[in-house]
Amino acid sequence: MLSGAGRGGRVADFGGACPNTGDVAAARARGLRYPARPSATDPRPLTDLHTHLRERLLAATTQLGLARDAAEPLVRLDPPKNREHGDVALGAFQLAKLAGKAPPSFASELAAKITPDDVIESATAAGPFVNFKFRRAALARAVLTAIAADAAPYGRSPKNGQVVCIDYSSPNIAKPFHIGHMRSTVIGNALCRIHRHLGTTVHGINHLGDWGMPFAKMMTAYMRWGNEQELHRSPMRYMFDLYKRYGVEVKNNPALDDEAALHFKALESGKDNQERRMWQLLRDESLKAFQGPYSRLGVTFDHVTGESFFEDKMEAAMQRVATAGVLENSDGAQVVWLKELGIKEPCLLRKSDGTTLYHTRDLAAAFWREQQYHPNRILYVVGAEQKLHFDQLKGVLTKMKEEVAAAVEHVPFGLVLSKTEDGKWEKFASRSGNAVFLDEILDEAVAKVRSIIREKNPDLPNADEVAEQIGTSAIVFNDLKNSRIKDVKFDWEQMLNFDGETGPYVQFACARLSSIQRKVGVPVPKPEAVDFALLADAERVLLVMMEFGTAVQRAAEQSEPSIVTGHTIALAGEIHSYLRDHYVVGAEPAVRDARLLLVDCARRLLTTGLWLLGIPAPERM
RNA sequence: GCGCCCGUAGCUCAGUUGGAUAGAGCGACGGCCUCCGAAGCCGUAGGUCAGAGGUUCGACUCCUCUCGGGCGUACCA
Repeated sequence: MLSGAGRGGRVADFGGACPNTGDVAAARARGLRYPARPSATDPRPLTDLHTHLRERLLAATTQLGLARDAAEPLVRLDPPKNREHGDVALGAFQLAKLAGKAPPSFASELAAKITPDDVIESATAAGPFVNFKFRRAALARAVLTAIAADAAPYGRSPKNGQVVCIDYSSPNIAKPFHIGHMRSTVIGNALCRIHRHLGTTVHGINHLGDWGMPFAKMMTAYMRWGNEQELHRSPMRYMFDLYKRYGVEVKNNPALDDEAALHFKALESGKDNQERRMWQLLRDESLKAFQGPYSRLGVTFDHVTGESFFEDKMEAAMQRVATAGVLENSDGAQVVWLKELGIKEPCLLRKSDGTTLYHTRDLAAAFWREQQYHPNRILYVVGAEQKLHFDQLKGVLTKMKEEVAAAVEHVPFGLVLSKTEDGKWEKFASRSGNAVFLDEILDEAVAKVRSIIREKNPDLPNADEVAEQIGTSAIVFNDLKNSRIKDVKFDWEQMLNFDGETGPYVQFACARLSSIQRKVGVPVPKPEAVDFALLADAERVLLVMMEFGTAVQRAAEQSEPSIVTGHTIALAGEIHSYLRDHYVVGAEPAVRDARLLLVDCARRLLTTGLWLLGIPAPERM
């Protein structure tokens, strides 16, 4: 079969000697210019309420004899595991140690110092913990005023001076866009939006797999069996057939691979020859065909610089490697050995026939990105099976003492698995015919949504358009729901079940909130006009809202969109529960207005959360 | 062989970097639409956190080993 799949099949990540986490700190220790990104131990982004509480706590610890500098990093305010304990909790273990006291007694002393004020309602010691409650009115005011004003972290933060390159989607365009390509695409797309929300300058890059042996194999197949008429009739379908045929025939005729290698060498000669023209034709057709899935998924890129873009940049990159003195000959090939970095396999940069490889182009791309964008981080959203590739890429840059090495960061994700007849999970493989094209899946989901709409909301005016939105979102949401490192189990039944923690569930909450706003018949009040004390019963909703900023921040730090997904589910759940017993329409005016503001803010925050995931929030569904 | 990842309820997964009584959804069972959208809500059942050691005041979380499953392992990507 044809091997590899562009970055869509590019799946290695760093480990061993140069793990991704910590390399920024290591770079800083070495005096490199890449600033460390916020570390995991940095305090979470604080709301006004937290800042106030924090100040009160630091004043108290100072009174208790602790130096502010020493106490500050130990004052970590986390949501308690059990909401009954309070709004935020402080584990006093380390502070107590600093004070030389037992945690429980220190906690009581600390709690006693935090007397109530207009923000803090109570501080109570519970064993070694101190639990705090905010005044309900203050909680509501702080959260809702900020959301209504679209202030950070609920709205977009001002520019923070950071620059992040995100390499995502990056499919091998000589093959149809299938389910396996979707993960990198939607995860990368979400990460772009999340970083932008935080004020980072983002360069979203589609590093197309439009060069190298896979493309050469496609050319070989086309030259042998293809014809242009059929190609134009249905390009992707046709190329997929050629791809499959090559896979079958190469088993009996391994010389096909040699033929492909010759074609690649001819292509890479730079001459205007048959290969060049064919490459152009196949590339154009593939690229056109890829616009479909991208637009359906609402995915865009800032730069579409595929592997071929680096054709004329690889020689300079190789020179740079040679000049650094790390390039060696091995069996006629040019390689960089990385044993001292704990990587046994050498990084191949030039084959013995003189042609380049995936690594060569990635190296050239890293230099290009450094020079063009000056990124603090370069995220490669590529499957986990390519870990070694990125270990090596980073390793070569490290060995060359290139500063950009510190920025290189593989963001691996799990495989898409399909269920076999005997109930086991196995990798999707185009060759065994169990590949599912993205369009098929989206169509299936959209059709299901369309029938649900027919049943539940037959009068919906733009039903087809909404069905498309809800259906595609369901698939995207499902991919962003779990930690990205987990394999995705592709299961039709589960994929088309829209109950519970799903995209439609969150969208439904938005639609329901919109509906209430339409029905109540009065405009959303200004926060200044609202009596926030009337929202004491909405504490659960408000506390979840307050976590939004932390969720987005963590998602960016950990390159983990599922943290945002989880937050939207939690907020949708809380608002659904709240609405059961708290009516807006028909409530007395002051209560109605307060609840209306809450409803509006919930809708806005859910919409923002979905937007960060690349998912629309229709007003009706 | 070596390296890396994963293992939590029947199924699919959370568990905020070592803190309080391990939480959701699906599926199952039982309730709730003359009441702002039932794609919803409320409740019940369901756990040896793969196993064994270790570190710690405290371990699902960190370390070691074992057992399962997966991925990778120089002229593919």
